[in-house]
Amino acid sequence: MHGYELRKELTAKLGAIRAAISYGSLYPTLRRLQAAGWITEAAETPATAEEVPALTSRRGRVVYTITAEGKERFAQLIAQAGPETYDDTGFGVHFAFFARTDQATRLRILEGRRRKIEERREGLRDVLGRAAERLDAYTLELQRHGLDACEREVRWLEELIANERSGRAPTVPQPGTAGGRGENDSPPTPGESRKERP
Amino acid sequence: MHGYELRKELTAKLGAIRAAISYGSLYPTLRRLQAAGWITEAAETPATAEEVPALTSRRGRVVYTITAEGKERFAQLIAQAGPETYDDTGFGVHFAFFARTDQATRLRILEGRRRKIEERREGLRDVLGRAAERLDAYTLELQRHGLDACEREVRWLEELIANERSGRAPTVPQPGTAGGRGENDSPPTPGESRKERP
DNA sequence: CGTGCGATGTATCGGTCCGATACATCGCGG
DNA sequence: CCGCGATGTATCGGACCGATACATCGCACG
Repeated sequence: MHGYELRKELTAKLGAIRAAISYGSLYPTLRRLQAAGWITEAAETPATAEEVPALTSRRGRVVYTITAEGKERFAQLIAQAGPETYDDTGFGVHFAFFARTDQATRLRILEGRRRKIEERREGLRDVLGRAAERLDAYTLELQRHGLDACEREVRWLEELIANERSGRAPTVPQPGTAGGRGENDSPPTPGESRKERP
Repeated sequence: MHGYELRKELTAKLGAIRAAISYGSLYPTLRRLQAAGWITEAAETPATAEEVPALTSRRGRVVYTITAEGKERFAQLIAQAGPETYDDTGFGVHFAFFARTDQATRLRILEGRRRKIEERREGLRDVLGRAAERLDAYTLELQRHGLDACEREVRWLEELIANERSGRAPTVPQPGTAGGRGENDSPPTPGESRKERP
């Protein structure tokens, strides 16, 4: 893909956890990845030579393609777990690429995330219990809302963990939007990749 | 207060919305505030002169005090609303200081935030509706979880808005932790400030 | 009785990311 | 035919984080 397209795809995929990636972050990152040998850059070729003659002055789009080393590095990255994997953004990114990993990794990350959220929850309970009279009503309401979000996420994580343990892919627990959608992607075997526009 | 204390206070007050402020951010900011004339710095005086004789080698704590211009600037800042006031962090900070503002400002900010979250919600619904078959089950689950959080926050904001409109301070909607706490801070008149340790 | 560790405290540095901005082309509708 | 919104690449200044360095204090445990 080229940069603009990449940004759109990532925005759609990660829209639930963060705002759009800025160009000031995207382009330097692409150059870093290229320097490391994980992607290659190439100016877009005008189709099969003369197919679109009028567009010779076409602005140079740069098309990025992942390399074999890049795929390997990517597999390493999404399989690795650690403190930064469990914070909001790190977890969200890992989760968005869960379909590219194995079940053991998914369970490890889900449980690490749960522990992290439980810690945050305890911190908030502490504040609400011990420092309650020192804080004003609005601040307390904020903490209560945050605490509620923590409890909710723990429950969500536990459902996901149970689903993983039972070998099922994530089902639809909430009475959400669409009713159907019975089938979901089975996790592809690690080496495989989907067809992409080059 | 001095820096370390300030960080602890802010961590307790803002714990629900963000991690602790880093020193790499805190100290430069304090210097900026000082340069702008909004706070003053002063080396801690050893109590009433000779009271603690053995501690002459005491490491220099720096005590920061807000100035009159600083208080004025602070009042301006928390009363101002705009796009950056409605994103996650900006809204959280404003909300944590709601007790220092007037009701009109609170309503303006709550409604701006609601509009922002409603936009995010629509974006997520779009993705879940239109791009559903292009995304894998985990990504969809992530969006669904984000959508749920949006809907929840909108409901929370609407309760708060209704409470403001009816003139009441925020009550305790959820069957939360402590039962009591009937009284809460009435918003202080704008010029007033609480007693603080100098 | 000493000693080491965790809490208290101030401070800097490298690196990453964001927001704003600049610039150029393409397709479409008024 | 022309202007505007979408597409597209790119840079710059500034803010912030994470790690780190360094120093002191109180207390618990050997």
